[in-house]
Amino acid sequence: MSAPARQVAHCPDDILSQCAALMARQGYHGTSMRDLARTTGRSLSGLYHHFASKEDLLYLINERGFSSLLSNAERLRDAYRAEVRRRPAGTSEVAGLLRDLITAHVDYFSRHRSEMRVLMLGTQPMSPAHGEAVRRLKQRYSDVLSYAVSEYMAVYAPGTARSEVERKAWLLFGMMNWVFGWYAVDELGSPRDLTTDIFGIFTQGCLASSPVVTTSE
Amino acid sequence: MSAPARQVAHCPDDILSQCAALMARQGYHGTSMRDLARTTGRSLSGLYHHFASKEDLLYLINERGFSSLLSNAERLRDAYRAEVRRRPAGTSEVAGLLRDLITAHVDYFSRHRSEMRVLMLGTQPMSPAHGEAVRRLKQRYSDVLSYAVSEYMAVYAPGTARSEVERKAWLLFGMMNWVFGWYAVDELGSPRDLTTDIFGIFTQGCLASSPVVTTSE
DNA sequence: CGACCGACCGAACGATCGTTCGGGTGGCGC
DNA sequence: GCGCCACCCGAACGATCGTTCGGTCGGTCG
Repeated sequence: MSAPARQVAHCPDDILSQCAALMARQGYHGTSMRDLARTTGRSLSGLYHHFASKEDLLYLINERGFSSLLSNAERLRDAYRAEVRRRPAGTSEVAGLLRDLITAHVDYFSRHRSEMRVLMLGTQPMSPAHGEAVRRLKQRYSDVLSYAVSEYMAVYAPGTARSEVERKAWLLFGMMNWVFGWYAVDELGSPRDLTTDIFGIFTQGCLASSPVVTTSE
Repeated sequence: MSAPARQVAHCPDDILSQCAALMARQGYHGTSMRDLARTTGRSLSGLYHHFASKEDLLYLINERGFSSLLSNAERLRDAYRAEVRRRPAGTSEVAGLLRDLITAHVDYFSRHRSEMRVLMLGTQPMSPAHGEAVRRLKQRYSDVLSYAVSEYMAVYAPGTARSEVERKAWLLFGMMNWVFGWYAVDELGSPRDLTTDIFGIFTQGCLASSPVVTTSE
């Protein structure tokens, strides 16, 4: 009999990354199953033994990517919390947490550029159930970053409004995610240079609550 | 006779923005000409009297959006140059230019969110000629921003390497463009708040050349 | 009035889309 | 030996895709 149902169990990582590489360049709707079959060296119907549908493939790429990012981030956050419990008055660790999170993000980004591009392109073509699952992972990840930012602000700029903290965390996300977004430019320096700049700009930039500015008119 | 050739001349702005709104949500390949015809209240073949092809529509959206952004930016840059010519030792105007550019970008972004989302989604589905034209506009726009950043760095952190300036300009782009990218969250504050934060973080953040950091390990 | 023109339409074209079906391997347990 | 199962294939399905064709309508100019 048939009854293929869902073989969501597990799909080889190399197939997933090959598909992601193609989708990163052409987009989800712009990439056909026949394209994917050709570049993975398989036949069209052979592909369907590794995932239930094209939409399922998109979900698997998203799920695996965000899970990796999230587990790294939560591990760093938990290490920070344990450290703080041991020495409650830590004012330097909080900057270290922020720096470690940025480093982990940029490193992962530079090593899985194609998958990351797929993650940014959006969740819309997914079923409500899959979309919700991915959205929850995104939320948890951005919560970790917001937490780190709020801890930093609590030390270096106490009394900052919650909304301002979230806005600044969002801008930090912007710097971290944009880099590999527009063109595929490799002339922007090493991931290490990038991390240094992002960390420096953000931490120093947040210290001045109201900008010391002159207006031109 | 037929001979429709290319009626690239001009297509009504309202049609373009309606199409952009749909493409912003579903992507280029995910939006069919029939979808576009339905939401613009026209018939399928009626649409083809306003642009030559679907790809041409994408080009028109890109061309019009980047041209608007670019003309605003170049106007601000030229005003700054004229000002500097009159009073050569201007150290405050350079920050003003940066602030004005950010303000213009965020304002335009918040007023044409759909079009901007289309602009970010990529140039790949376009013909070589159209792709080149759009890429040139993008380049000119990012050149203006890089120029402003390099002027700022020349005053406040002289001797900064060219590659570092470009990297920092890129990060500024990240903060400006990411905001409306992921979720459609309106709870991040007004465009004015956003501009203030971006300007503050960037200008203050660039002042410290090497980050004053402690490492956690 | 008749010629012309831009705006618009319904119907259809060939191509390509995601997916399914029936069958064919080769290896491992019994 | 036989049966099972993961893996893979060619061929086809209905649907939808971008685009084209021939024609209608309402105005405007001569």
